[in-house]
Amino acid sequence: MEFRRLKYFLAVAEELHFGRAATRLDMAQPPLSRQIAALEADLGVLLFDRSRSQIRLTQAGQVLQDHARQVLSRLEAAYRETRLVGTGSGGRLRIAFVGSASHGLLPTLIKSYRSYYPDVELVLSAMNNAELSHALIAREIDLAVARPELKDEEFRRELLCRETLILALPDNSRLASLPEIRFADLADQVFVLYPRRPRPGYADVVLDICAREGFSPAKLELTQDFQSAISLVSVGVGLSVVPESVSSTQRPGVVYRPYAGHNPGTALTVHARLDNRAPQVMNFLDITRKFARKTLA
Amino acid sequence: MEFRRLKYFLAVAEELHFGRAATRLDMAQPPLSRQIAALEADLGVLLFDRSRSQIRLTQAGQVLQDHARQVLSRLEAAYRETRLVGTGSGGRLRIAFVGSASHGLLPTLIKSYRSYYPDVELVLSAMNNAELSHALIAREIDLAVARPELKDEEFRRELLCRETLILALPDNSRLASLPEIRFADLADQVFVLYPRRPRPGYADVVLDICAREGFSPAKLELTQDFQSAISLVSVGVGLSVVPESVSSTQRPGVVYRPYAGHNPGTALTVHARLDNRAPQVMNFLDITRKFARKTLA
DNA sequence: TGGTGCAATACCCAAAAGGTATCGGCCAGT
DNA sequence: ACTGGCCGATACCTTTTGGGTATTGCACCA
Repeated sequence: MEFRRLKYFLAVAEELHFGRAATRLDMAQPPLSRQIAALEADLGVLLFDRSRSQIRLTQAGQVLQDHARQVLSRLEAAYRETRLVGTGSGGRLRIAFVGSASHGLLPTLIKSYRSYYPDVELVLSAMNNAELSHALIAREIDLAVARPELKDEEFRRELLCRETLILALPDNSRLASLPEIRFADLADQVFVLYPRRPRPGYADVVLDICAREGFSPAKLELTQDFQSAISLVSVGVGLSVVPESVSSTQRPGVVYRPYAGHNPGTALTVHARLDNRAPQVMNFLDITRKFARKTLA
Repeated sequence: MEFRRLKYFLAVAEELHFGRAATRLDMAQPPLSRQIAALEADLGVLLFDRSRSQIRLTQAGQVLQDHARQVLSRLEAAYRETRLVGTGSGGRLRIAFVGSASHGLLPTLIKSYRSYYPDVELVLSAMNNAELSHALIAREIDLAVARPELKDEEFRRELLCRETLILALPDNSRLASLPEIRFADLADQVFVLYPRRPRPGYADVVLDICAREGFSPAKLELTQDFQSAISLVSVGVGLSVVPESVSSTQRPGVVYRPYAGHNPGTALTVHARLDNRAPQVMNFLDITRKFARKTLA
């Protein structure tokens, strides 16, 4: 049961000459002879017919030659693929992100990662912050792109981008035609907020702006996620406060407007488990870091 | 490229515990840890995630586990099959025989061999003595069953059986109805002999009997092999002198009769190259020896 | 019958693998 | 927070295995 012996055996089987095989294996002839003898002893089988000046393979030797070639090439493949996955050039990376990240820098970041590591299988899914946290802890995902950042101390994090908040308004809203919108004037508006759960969450960031601007919204409409909120805005239910980047994607019935007043902004942060040092994860975080530097500069 | 390490790796991958894996491998834990570390160093890849109390496989580790299982089972199969072929329980045995052997003891001998070694593939073919000799020397066959024995000193031989000669007559022959046939009375008969080439051969054995009985056949008909000779007999061309065993198979138009007079008999002998010590060959010769003892006794 | 080519053997040294003792880090239980 | 226990890693030594050089032994050839 030794691999080296198979390699030696194949060399002798191909050369049909111990001396030449030893040269090819870059070793002396006697140890080669001994290894072959040991292999034969292990098997209890003669592999070479040494009766004549010309060595020849026995039937058993031919059988072993066929198998040994397969075994060694399989082994080679095993090592190659393991290295690929182990260095992060292959394998799988499971990334989940908040819905509001699907329009801004994240797609570009992911494209950038793919250009460096085209053979890594990406598994993408959208979740809210609470689900992201759960999934990350349960190791159901490798990376979580959250807004705002997740609080857990067991996570490694990398800031992707900061952006200001803007208003998403129904296009028939009176506000849409004003030259400037002051947040403090929105007290009588219907605020479409998300997520409904868990609280505190992004919805509370918006409520905090209201409080700072001196009011509490007349009416709240809570949805589970960003996509639903925008849908409600588009049908005229009310306005929403969203990250600036989402305005890059136009949607019928919705217009985006900056506002005057307190603007805490919002940040997209990439998270991974501290104990997950998988090269795919580390590579993605490295690229995120470079990407963020370039973008913030 | 070390095989033991794969086995160790699989044990740890399955137990996810170095201590238990070491116990299962019947060794101490430290060398096991070191072998795994060496494997990881060889690959330049982490295979286990040791960050928590519970060890887990990395992605690369899972890939290697899958491959390692395959490699090891392939290796196992390689060893198993090589042993099978190497001990003569498997593989192939190429036997050629003279046509006149296809009716007597040879089929029984072959059946006997098959009952001991059912997994050996038998490749059977019929040849005359000269072809047998050639094929054996050229290693195109492993065993030659010849009549009479081949002269080459490079052959190992095993006597299968001796038998007396009898006459094969056309069934409408006048001779067929006689109570006794004396060979010396056959001088005016047409003798159907074989093989045409090479000479001297079996045909000369028969001519020698004629000479000893004091005549030279009035007419000779030479054919290439036993089968053709019997065919000519069956259509009334003449008589032939054949081994007794062929009479066990009846053929329309042919009757067999013993004769009085010189009867040198004939022997069936199994031959192999002296340098062919393949277990399949040795086993067949062993069985032939036992078989011959039993039959001659 | 000596010469040559090649695998096998003898003998020695270096490298690798295994064993025992021990360290160090991480939980768990008080 | 401290401590004991579990478990993998490290240190250090011993044994085993593999490789190298020199030489033998066996065919084949002239």
